[in-house]
Amino acid sequence: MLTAKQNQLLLFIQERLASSGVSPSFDEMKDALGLKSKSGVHRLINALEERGFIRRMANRARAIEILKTPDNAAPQRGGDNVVSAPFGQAKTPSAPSAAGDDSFEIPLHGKIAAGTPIEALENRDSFVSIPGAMMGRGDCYALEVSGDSMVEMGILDGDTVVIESVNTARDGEVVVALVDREEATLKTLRRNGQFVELVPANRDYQTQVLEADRVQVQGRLVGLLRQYH
Amino acid sequence: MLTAKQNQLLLFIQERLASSGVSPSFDEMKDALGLKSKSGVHRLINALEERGFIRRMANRARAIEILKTPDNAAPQRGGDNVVSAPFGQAKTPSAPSAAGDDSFEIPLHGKIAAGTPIEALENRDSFVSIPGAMMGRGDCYALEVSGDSMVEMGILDGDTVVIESVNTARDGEVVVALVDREEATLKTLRRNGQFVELVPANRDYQTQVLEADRVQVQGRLVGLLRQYH
DNA sequence: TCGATATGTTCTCTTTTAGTTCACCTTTTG
DNA sequence: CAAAAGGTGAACTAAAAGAGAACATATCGA
Repeated sequence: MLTAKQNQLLLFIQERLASSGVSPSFDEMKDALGLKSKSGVHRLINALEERGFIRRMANRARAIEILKTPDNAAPQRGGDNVVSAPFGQAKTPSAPSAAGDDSFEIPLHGKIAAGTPIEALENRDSFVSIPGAMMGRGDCYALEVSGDSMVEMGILDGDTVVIESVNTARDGEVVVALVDREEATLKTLRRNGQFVELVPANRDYQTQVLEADRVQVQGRLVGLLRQYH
Repeated sequence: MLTAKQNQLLLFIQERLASSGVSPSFDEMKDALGLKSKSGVHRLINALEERGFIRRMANRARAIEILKTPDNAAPQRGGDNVVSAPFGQAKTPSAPSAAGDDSFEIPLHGKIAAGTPIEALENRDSFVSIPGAMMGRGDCYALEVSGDSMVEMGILDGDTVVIESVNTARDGEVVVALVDREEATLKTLRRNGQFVELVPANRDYQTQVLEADRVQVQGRLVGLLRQYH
């Protein structure tokens, strides 16, 4: 999954975060890897983010967070859990939360590429609460959108989408599609004879046309959350 | 995730909360960090809040709450030094810690035109629940978007937007603007000398340029919810 | 209710630190 | 060989940080 350099950088960041709680700057990473230019670091960081090993805030200094490490796919930390004590595993996914409240807690399963398909789903043990009205009929989970291939449908980079776990979808629905059992992507689904088209909502991207048996629907889009800063 | 200064301040707050149960004032934090001005503290606090390490109530003295720490030491939940919320609404401040829930109920105040301004706010006495992370610092309410003038920013007809009640906004923020005290509209705000520009995100609409005193900011956009059917 | 005090917020200005992008080159690998 | 990954350096943009002052807002007692 990772190249030697990417792994080396990831380990360095992890070590720095563990020892000081402060993530290293690009210059510090550059020195740690024995490089002479920051731009190489920049590329490695992008690669790590794309593969879901780290998360960062765009254009923010030292704002790197480690999500998982290559050996144990277990997250470093509890993600964005606000509370640690009563949180436990007791909560079943999509369970109604506080009494009288019309909201539900659903698990956040990681990132999904709206652009180039990158990675399959993974569990990060973090939860998001959503309005009850947004729940589909079945089991739901959330994904963070990465990439811009769905911008023309108003789905932006960084948005959180709510997905209902289903394995079939109607023509024209936006779905999480697993291609060749390894790459998950968010696209509009079109059926075309024995082929399936995964249609982006961005003129800069191409529609993928695939044999139906290479594509597996993992869920359909039922809601979207966005936060402005 | 944090810069050195941010981390230093967070540790100081944590230490004070643990030892005295009361969060330090801006002046005390200023002294603790060896600064000569409070404004720097203010910025650090904002950065910590943006990164989800603390939560606070606007304009309330010593109302800081630690949500997590960089090394993921046990959060200081519980001792709510924060008294009486100014929100008339059901903000269920106790629910989050008890149930691991992190959502709030906010009132839905009706529709807002993203296109041509149509109507001022009205009360429909209905509520929406939103994830806690989406709450601004202050009082929030929701509006249903009508029209398509903000589509290029991914705000579509029928979306629900979360608005933080404020009466000022920075240049470039998306705001609910009341024009001539009668027409509310959702637009990007630009200041231009004594004029205010209300900029749509749709090439088919025109920017409105108005004398500053004809425009009143009623809130700023902090979140967005969408439901797919 | 008025006003004093404590506290939080904003603004402008300046300096420093950090992140981004680009063009071009080299190395590794399938 | 060609593609992907890695490396360099420079120019550029943006964020972090510090200072100081004016202003806004709570809180509480007279």
